[in-house]
Amino acid sequence: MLKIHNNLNKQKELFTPIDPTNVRLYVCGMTVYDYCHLGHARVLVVFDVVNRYLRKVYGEKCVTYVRNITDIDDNIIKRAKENGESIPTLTQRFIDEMNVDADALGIRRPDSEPRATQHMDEIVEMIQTLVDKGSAYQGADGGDVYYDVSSFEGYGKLSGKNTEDLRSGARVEVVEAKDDPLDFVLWKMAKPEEGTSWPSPWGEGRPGWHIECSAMSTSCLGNHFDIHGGGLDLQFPHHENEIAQSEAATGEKFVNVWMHNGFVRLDEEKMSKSLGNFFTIREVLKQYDPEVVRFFILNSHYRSPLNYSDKHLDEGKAALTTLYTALRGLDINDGAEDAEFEKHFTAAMDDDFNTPKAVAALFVLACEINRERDSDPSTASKLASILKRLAGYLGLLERDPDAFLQGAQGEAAGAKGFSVDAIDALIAERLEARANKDWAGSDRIRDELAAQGIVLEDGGGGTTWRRE
RNA sequence: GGCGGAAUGGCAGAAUGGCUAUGCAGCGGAUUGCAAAUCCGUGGAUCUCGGUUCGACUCCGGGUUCCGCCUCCA
Repeated sequence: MLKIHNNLNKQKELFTPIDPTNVRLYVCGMTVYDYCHLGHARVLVVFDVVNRYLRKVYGEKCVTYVRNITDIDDNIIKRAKENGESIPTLTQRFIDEMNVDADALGIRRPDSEPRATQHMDEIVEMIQTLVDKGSAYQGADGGDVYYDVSSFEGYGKLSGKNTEDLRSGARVEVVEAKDDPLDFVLWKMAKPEEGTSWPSPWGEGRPGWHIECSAMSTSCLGNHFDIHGGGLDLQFPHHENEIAQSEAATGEKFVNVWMHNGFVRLDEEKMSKSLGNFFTIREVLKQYDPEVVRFFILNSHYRSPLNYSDKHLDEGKAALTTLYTALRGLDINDGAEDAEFEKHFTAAMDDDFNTPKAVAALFVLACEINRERDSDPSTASKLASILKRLAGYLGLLERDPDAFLQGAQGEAAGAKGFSVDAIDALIAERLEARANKDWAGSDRIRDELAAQGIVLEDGGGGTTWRRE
């Protein structure tokens, strides 16, 4: 029985889908004006695993995963101007780049990726509904349209804030046109220099930050759906405001379960755009195999902070090498099952997607495979098949073991080193030296390969190699 | 200032009112021509001070330190 930590009440609770034949998941995706960084990688990977595991539990076709793209906002307008690039050119460029990174990380494509600019009708319609219901108003100066926070009783329930505290906080921007400093903008009037706008009953303009997610999620998944996810930094104000907008507009409960993943940190500090202390995904992929990055992310619980360092990535690589080594040389057949091993894995995943514990179960399985591999190859093969299948729910071990072990580790490594043919030739040469008990000659070849990062392993079935 | 989260062995990271994961690194052994890989074994931890309890790392209270949100952010 799957339990999920619901951030709405800060408790782990049994997950009960509204409709088990169509479990609906919405995740706040990217605002596309720059390359994705490791924080984005974490959201992508974490919710990719949620998506995969929900499909294991409820059925491959019984889950709808929506991850939006925000392709109009202040940062996009600003960046387009700086680059001397049109907004659509900029956003399409970074959507393409995002997909390059996501594909590299083995992220399964969501069922739908709605874009704000393609849902303007729904956005305007929702704002109109809010105005009609008295939850929103046009500013005193006849300009921007605001959401009236005081009209929504539950405001602050997700982020644990109360409106009194928020008002007394010094950080709320005071804008004359607002009735209340807490009110936030739904529709911004067009400014000529911004060069883009859409028509609305209040005049040409563009949506505020939060309304696009309310409009897109409800139009894609219905007024009331199961899970809404995103990074912890979206909890307030973004998700709080989404709840206020959606529930006021529809009159229904918006979302049952809120999930937020923790931050990626650098030197114990949040990795963020404003601090400028971030690594882009592609920077990291120059040095590390994408699956290593994925392993690193999944080796800690999604709600914990995740400290980035080369050392941790190196350890991830070593760990993944152990798992792939267990799989190497064994036949994989799809139907294999073993209730005991599967139970350990699913018990971990059922407990709020405890991926570190699930990964630990994979290592126990790998150990068992290595133990059986010589004495009972068919059992070893069966267990290897199970290992591969279970790891697949985490998006791990999906490649051929040799492709991982012998492949270039990170893009930069690809250019250097011996070709496979050269390696095979040297191994054959060494084999002959060994047959003649020419240990010095044999070791010379091994050292030569080691200098190129090639490690030889003399197993019972011959000599194998891998890149370090 | 308000609100919230966290502190586990050398490092990373789970779990649990008593049986104390897992990975990397270390140590001993098996295996190997020697290695590597693998297997077997092994040392080592629960920030601090109180309390509850037969028993707490786990529950409660005080303290310390760190982090986050309250402003754009995944």
